[in-house]
Amino acid sequence: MYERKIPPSLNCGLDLIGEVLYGKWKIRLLWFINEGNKRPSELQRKIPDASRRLLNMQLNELQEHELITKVIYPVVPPKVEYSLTEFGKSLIPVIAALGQWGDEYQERLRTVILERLEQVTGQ
Amino acid sequence: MYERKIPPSLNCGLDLIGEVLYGKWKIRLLWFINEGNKRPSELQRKIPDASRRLLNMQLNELQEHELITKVIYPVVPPKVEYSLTEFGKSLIPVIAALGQWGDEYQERLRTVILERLEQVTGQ
DNA sequence: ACAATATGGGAAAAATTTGTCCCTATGCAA
DNA sequence: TTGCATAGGGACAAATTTTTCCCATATTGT
Repeated sequence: MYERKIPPSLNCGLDLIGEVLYGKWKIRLLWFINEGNKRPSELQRKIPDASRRLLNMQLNELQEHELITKVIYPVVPPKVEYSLTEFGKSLIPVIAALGQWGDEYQERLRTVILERLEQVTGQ
Repeated sequence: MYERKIPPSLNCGLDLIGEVLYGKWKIRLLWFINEGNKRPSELQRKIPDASRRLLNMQLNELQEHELITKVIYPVVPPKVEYSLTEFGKSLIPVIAALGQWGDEYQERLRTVILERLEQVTGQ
């Protein structure tokens, strides 16, 4: 695990939520777990763009931040299930608000994002 | 400006909002601009941890994503003002929801974040 | 025997983001 | 004339995040 050289700022609510939600796939992990996709392999199938390694790392962090719990069944081949904690569930409406805004403006968003990319890339 | 080698995924609303909000200070920039802090120097004073350079870069991106507009007054010394577009204003309630959750659970958040840090750092 | 399943972590490389340093411009104040 | 305020960008360095590759476990099916 990478050890930060620069400490995070934890002043306001935005800093704090940022600290637990920042990470390429964390929001989606919470979302899919909430939808009932509990096993690591299911989550990996849901998020094929993510590397397996990173999903594991972010699941560990979510767990350390007490947003999810992990149950390991002592069977072979191994079976693992993640679930939201109550704390994690309290985040779902917030994530829903993010997704809703993104859905509502998806056309416009796609346009401005792609336009900027073209500008930077040079078409 | 850095040119991505790996294209972003723009599948769902969460991808899309992530694309425009990701960046260390973007959310705070939107927030402070909404509160009436329009000039770059004001914003820099509000966010002293951020480097001047990065604030400029992120303001540029917010502008390219049409969340803010920039007015340059042709005076000396230069004067610049940023404002939220209507599109940008529509994001404010979403950001408020994030901040609200962070405020509501700030004690618990501070605890779990610091505990994890100690674990990683080794006290 | 060998491959497939399911889960997870170490090590190092690659990608990306953020910070630092320096340079530009102009008018005003000490 | 030197220094401050205001604003912004290039070049490069440092920090951080993410990916890739490989190894390990133990059972079931071929």
